[in-house]
Amino acid sequence: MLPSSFYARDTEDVARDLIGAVLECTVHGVRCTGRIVETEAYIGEHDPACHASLGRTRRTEGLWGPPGTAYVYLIYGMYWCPCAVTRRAGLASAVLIRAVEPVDGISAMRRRRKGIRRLTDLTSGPGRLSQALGISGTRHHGGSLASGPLRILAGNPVPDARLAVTPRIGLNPGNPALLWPLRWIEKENLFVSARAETKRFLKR
DNA sequence: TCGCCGATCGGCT
DNA sequence: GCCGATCGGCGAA
Repeated sequence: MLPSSFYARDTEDVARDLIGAVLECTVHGVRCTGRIVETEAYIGEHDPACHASLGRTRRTEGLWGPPGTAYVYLIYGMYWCPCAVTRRAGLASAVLIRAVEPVDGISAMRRRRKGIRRLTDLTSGPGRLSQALGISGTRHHGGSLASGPLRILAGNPVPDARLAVTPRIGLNPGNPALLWPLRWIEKENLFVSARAETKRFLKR
């Protein structure tokens, strides 16, 4: 598994190196894993896309926590999004895990993702992969990614040539934050976020 | 395959 | 009371 020191580095480096690592979640004795294929870095109070830019509140408090902690939040009242807290405690930042490729426990994933037929739709998005692996804030927020029920295991390194950087989410053109290379996609892999923006980018 | 739209609720003002 | 680091269903092309 990846030690907390792995996360105690620059957020962009952690986001880069998490590609190829394995996300493992065990719920009620059922173990599911997936290979991480897409991540996004959120760096501090000055990153307008980062929750920390909204201020330090009960919800966002975890971003300032120790590296290697799970930051799992609810979006649109329905979907859990899994993040790994990065850098030393006191510096707010995290890496969102946007997509994984299913490896173990695929039958359990299919059960949780009732009605989804194509394998590529099972875990191609933060809300989707959380539902598939059984990740939730009530169970996993604040836990250690090195030793908790939600863990990240080391994988084989992915060469730079197999990675792509795509535009940031939710930021207007001209925003300087767009210049930051924060998002990686393994282009040869179909298990990427379902976002239209991502699809358009990959077509070019 | 694309684009549009509604779902649903905790956190925040 | 408003809105979001999303998703699935639908109709159109």
